[in-house]
Amino acid sequence: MARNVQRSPVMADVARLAGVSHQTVSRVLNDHPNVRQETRARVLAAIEGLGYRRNSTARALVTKQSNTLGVVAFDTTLYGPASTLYGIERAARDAGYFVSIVSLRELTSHDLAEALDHLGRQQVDGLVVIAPQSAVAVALAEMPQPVPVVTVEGDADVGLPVVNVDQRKGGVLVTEHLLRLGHRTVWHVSGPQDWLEAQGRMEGWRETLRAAGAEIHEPLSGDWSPRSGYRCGQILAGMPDLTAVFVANDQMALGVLRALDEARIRVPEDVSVVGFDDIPESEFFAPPLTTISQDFSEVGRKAIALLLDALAGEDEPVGTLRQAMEPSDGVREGPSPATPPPHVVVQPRLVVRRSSGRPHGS
Amino acid sequence: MARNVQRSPVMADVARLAGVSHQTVSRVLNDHPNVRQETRARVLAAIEGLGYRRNSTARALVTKQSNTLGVVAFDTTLYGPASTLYGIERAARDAGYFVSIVSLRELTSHDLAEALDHLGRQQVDGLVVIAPQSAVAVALAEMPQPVPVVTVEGDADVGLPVVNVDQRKGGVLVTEHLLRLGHRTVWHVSGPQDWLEAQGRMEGWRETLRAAGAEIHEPLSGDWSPRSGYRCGQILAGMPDLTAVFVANDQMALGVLRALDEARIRVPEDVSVVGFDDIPESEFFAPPLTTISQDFSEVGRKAIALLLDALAGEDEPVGTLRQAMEPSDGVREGPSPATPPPHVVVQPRLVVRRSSGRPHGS
DNA sequence: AAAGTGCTTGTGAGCGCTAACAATTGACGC
DNA sequence: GCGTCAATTGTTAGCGCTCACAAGCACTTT
Repeated sequence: MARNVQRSPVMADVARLAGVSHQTVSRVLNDHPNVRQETRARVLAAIEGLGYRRNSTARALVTKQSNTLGVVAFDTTLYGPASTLYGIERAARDAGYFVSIVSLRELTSHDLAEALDHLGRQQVDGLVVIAPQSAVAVALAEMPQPVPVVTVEGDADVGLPVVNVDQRKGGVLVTEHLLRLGHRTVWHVSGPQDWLEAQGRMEGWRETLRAAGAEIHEPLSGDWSPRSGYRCGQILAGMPDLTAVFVANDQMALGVLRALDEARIRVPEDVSVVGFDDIPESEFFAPPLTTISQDFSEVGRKAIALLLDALAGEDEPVGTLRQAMEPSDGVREGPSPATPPPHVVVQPRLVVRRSSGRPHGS
Repeated sequence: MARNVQRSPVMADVARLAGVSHQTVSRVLNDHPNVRQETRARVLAAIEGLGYRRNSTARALVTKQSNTLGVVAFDTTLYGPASTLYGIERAARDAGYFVSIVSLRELTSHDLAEALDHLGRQQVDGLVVIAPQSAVAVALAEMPQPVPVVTVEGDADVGLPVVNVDQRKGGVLVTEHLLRLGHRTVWHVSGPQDWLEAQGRMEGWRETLRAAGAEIHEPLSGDWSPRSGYRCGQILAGMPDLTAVFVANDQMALGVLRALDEARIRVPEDVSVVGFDDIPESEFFAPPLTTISQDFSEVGRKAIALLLDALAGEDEPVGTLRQAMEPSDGVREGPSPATPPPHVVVQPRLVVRRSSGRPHGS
């Protein structure tokens, strides 16, 4: 009587229509080898006919794999994280995974724990954490990880797999570029000191100056925002020997440009300014900004590649490699401790535009 | 013998420890009223003790609710969509939902169908689609929707619930602002014509000019990028009677500013420029940009609120309201056709900065 | 005293799928 | 003819949870 309610077909419906058992349907769906060609065709026809789609929940229940990857991101309204997220999402989807995302506005250990808990409830198969602050990377390393984790822009020393752009190298490229133009030294507006990216960029800058025997001025520090760059720019505008500034990101560089402009300091005639990130806007700043381009999408793709590797390696050893090769020690998870966690580095690239030039009289 | 394998506790384990049946554990977890206080406490203690966490997959299998909302977004590297996404994600998580995301680089009907298919496999409970192009909104309306859908920046006329910013109003605010400053007319650099946002902004502009009896110049059209704005700016720089431009987004406005600067046209002394979006950078453009601020996060929150409403309304009528109130017609889903789909509008706000001013001689 | 009431708890079935095992078939060799 | 083998298919038992229902109990009501 109440049978006319439209409910989506299940495996048994397909099986009935194809004249086989539900298990055979399952075999066809999972590409099992031992199914006769003709049977397979009949099953596929039935699937097509009914518009059947496998219930992934039921499948997840028995296989204990959700086919979902979790992503913990931080301030996805910024260009860099947003681009990375896009790369991650794309790569994961291409690999047949769903992507569940948690974005944090604040990057505290508490919020991170909450985010991991949230994703844990969903039984994600693996996790990508964008962990640009050293404290976060450490906190993450200390949390129990029931699933493989890959960090992005994280700390390579905490023992988790990591994919990042060589920030230090970026700082080197910028500083060498400016020194080569003839500047005696280069000032620096850094990002927040607890950010690994800020640290790396500053290191590259400092070491290049040191290697060149150039004077090293105390860096100014901003919070990545144009406003903080503006404030630093106002300070820099008062420095008599200022000829070149390396600003740790493009947004702050915009603020610096604005402050210099207000102080009637011309760029690049009086002062050269170089940024970092190559956001789409920077080519149209006044003047167009010399900066460092990072392939964020590539970072996202690499992160997923690493995670998929870890996922594949996780299944395999059980009962085969592991038991055969480690006869006594059954406690330790993952590859042997002799193998360090993978660390993938993406190279940055200097993009020279009009904001950098030779200093006066050279 | 092989019982020492560490597996996470299940409901039965909790039940055993608490000395109750698994069903009572379930009741405690689901806040069922009829559980004795003392029993509840014992169960909670057992849960705590074992570190038990409910298996959401098993729960989803029987309740047929995945507790996951799907989001289809477009170009999340842009500030607007990224902010909206953040608002959506936050609101959904606060409501206890997981968020599964698919971001499209291209906004074709095919990619959209693929995205919906992807999310459908995951059995999402509801869907938020950021559908800024008219064609997409139409395509979406024509696709079968097994779950409630809310569109963001979509077409209110296609019959789906929609949340958007009053773009037309934004165009009106800008144009009125410029006319009030004394400009005889306002030029327009619009976004891509198939974008609803571009259409709305242009409409507001055109109608305000018409109402004021001002001359209406053929608008130029860009693709939202700074580069396209730059090209339009070069054309505008050649217009003899140019005193004011309304550019449909801040990124293009940046390009326009650059082109005008190169043509030695001063802003705002010679020409006023107004943008749209209020991206964080715009306050530090040269000069700081007058623009329209949109509360993207609010849009995201409203979208989720609408979706949750729809979700709540979906369960309820079964067997109660529906059957009681519609005795004969059991085919049509949702509320009666007399109720139009909800349409939530968020108001934009004019932010006056230095790029707009009085024209020469007024 | 029998029946009814409301609260609390337990029992059994089953969501849709996969994994392990069992059963069937035909081919082959002796 | 019979055993052996591989290929193919079916049968059964869960995965961990919720739902419907029943059962037990202390009180009331007639």
